Amino acid sequence: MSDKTTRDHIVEAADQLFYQQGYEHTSFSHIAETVKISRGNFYHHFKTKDEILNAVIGVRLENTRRMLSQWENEEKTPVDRIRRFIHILITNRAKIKHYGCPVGTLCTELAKLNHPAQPEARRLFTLFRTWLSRQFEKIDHNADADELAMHILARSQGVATLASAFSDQKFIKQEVKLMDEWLNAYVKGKI
Amino acid sequence: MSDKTTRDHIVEAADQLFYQQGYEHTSFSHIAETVKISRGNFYHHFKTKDEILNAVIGVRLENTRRMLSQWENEEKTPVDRIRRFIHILITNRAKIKHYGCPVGTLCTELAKLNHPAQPEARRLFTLFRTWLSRQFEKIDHNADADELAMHILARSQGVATLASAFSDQKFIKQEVKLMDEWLNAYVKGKI
DNA sequence: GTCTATATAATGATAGAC
DNA sequence: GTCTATCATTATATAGAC
Repeated sequence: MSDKTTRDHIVEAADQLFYQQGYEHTSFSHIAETVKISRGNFYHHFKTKDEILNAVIGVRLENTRRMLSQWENEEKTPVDRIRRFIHILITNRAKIKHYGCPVGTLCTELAKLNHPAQPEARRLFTLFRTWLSRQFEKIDHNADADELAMHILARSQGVATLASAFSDQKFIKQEVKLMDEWLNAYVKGKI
Repeated sequence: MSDKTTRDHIVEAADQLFYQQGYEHTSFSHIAETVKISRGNFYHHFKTKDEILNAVIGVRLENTRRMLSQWENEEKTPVDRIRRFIHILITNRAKIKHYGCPVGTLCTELAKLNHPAQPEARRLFTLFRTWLSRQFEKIDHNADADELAMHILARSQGVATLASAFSDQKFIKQEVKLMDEWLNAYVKGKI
């Protein structure tokens, strides 16, 4: 079953902790405690905290790519695929309520730290951006697909931020409905 | 001219640093260095870091109230007032590009720290929320004014997050235009 | 690969002189 | 009110035994 290496466990734990507590607030001790290894052993796998961050962003990129290609397979029309994106807000609403969006909050934190990993973290957004853009492109070749992708991406981010600030899951459903309606109205206008 | 106390200077410096570097990442030394006082003197004014945070949130609440009442005086119709809110994204675009929204990013960080000041910070959002809600109420007594207020608040937050992640000021203008159009379409539908 | 022990720097916080 | 000196704790990080 589990042929995961210690390194994998570290990255996995760091991934969760960075999301739930923030990157800076998460210490080596905290990660080591979660994985149940000593801090010394820790440094055998990662020399610096930044290295762990890079590894975490790496697996997040990988997981996101896998998820997007899965959506691409499971949903046959571009509209259904965009709707699938919108509805991750519902799927992940419990965690979003507590910790916001894992991508948005990481980028926000790294921006304030002026951290060198900013471009790598941004790529997480870019994955969604280009994927969404491709779907909008399929709906209408003449549309500004990137602008539409960024629009729906921004809407999602705003929902996550406020849902977290107000600890409000109902607000997520409310806004997802509006985004669905926006998408329907947009498509209808194209027919 | 400047009859500001040392305490005022500390709060002012902390306010800026918390915004630009984040709360946790900002140390006492850093604030003391900015104000040009010793760390020891520092503790004469504030016993703990949380006390400074509370003071910072306090002045932010005060400043926000003042700004909102100024908007109320300068703009005569509820639509103009809502538009005024939307356009702070343009006004503050340079800082937003670097550090995001001061309210949203603070609430996000405090949520991850599970910090006791969360409810106080949330009040910053509530000020905008109720103010916007009142404006929508004036446009249409039968509308769900709070839902509309939260919608436009979320849109703004999303724009700030992505503008920061992509270091993109043009995106702010792009989305502000869409929000203006949304507002116009909404009002037109009410006539 | 894993551990214990340790070095070093920074943090929040206090005591007491001026 | 302001300072210097200091403490306790925690952080990242290293060295070396097993």
